[in-house]
Amino acid sequence: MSKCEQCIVRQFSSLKALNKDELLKMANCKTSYTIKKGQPIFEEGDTLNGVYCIKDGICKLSKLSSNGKDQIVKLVKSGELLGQRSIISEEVANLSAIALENMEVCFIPKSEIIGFFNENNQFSMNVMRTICGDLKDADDHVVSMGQKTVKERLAETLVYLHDTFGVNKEGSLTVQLSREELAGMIGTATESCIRLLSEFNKSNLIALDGKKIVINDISKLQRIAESL
Amino acid sequence: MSKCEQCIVRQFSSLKALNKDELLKMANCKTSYTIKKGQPIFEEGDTLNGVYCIKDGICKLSKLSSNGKDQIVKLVKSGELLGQRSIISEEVANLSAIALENMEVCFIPKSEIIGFFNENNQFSMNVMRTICGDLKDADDHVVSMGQKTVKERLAETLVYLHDTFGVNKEGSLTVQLSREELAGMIGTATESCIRLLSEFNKSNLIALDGKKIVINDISKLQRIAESL
DNA sequence: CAAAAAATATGATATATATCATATTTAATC
DNA sequence: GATTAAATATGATATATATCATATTTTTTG
Repeated sequence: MSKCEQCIVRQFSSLKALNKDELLKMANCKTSYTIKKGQPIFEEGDTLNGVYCIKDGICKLSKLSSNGKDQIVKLVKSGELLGQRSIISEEVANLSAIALENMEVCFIPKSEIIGFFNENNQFSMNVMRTICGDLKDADDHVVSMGQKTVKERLAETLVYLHDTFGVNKEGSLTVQLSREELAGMIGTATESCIRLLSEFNKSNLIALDGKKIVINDISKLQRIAESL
Repeated sequence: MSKCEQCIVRQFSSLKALNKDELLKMANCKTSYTIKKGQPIFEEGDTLNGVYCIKDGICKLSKLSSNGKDQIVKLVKSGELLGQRSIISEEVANLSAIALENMEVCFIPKSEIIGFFNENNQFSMNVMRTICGDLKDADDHVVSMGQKTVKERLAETLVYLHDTFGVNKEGSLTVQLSREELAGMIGTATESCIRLLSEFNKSNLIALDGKKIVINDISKLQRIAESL
């Protein structure tokens, strides 16, 4: 069992508020998992008995709409916690968490989290602030969805992927999504997403190489996203 | 100055966790306002120095999109608190709060709220749960916006208005929105909203009388909203 | 109350987007 | 490595939705 004390990603999450004792307690009750690309960490409707701390990898949070399509609500990367909302609200998961790459996650039981909550004010404030940040993002997301065109939303999403997850050596976006998944983030048909990518490609805003996307002109994409 | 102790709406908000002493303290430092229909309680970008407790009336939380149109993110009714997120995140308001009818609100200074937060665990848990509920709603809202058609979203919104705010004696929806505002909730053009309302009217799902909307067949509207 | 302004309504049309079809490329499987 | 399946790409077309124009109704204001 690895020590939470030495885990780097802890510093990026609400867990950074925990003291040595608490970290030791947590290390003793946590379970580590590896999750393969495409596999769920949990699915909407599941009862969560704790939270998941993402040690490595990226996953999507999505929800199946009544039209049978998946809307991706958020992408989550290492350092973040999953399932806090369900634990606090005492409700089943509202979203599914599916790995976009091979992942390493730690499961921390509910009882432990609740304990930290009651005893460590800094920790609960951190969780609170994270959820408040998520709420702001979600509200902004609603505004984009309601007011922007598909093209604008694609531009916005590409900028977001670039700024949040960065690029690898060759300069292409680190997060590799299928066209269907990208369409699921934007809220459009897969074909429409592909078409607009081609259009951006032809006008040299981006370069496409299979699943790899290179952002060539981020400021212009940003302007498209802002309806300018 | 009226006593918070006797205020009925308190029971519906996170403030229900406050004890007699805390209620007295709050009553001493709160300020009561009346806000006329159409007036803002606060606007996006404003620095909030406290939270607002809605004593009476309904307001919309909206955000101006880069296309110049307002997207309504949420409607808020009496008993709810406004501005909690900004206080916790220590950020300016992300949304504008505009009165949809004449309102009575109480302003509770930040310092007071922070105090309750640190001293009353039940209160902070209540706030946390409210924000978690808002986050769930916002996520679901994103899914609707991304996956449903305008017609489905209109049906969904009508059902929501009916179920959340009810109807008055004549049977029409309590919340009276302009067509432009309704369009701003749905994320569509005003004309499209009007056209679909007429269509629902012609097929007797609803009845229109000026700004008044009577829901005739809620179960059918529900089925439309669910893409069935 | 009359005049002006705003909101609602509806038609005509343009545009964005979805859907269906099919070809091509890429990845998965035996 | 050949075969099959899946993902990507693109064309043709249908449909939903936005936009522009204008009429009508309702509300506001002097």
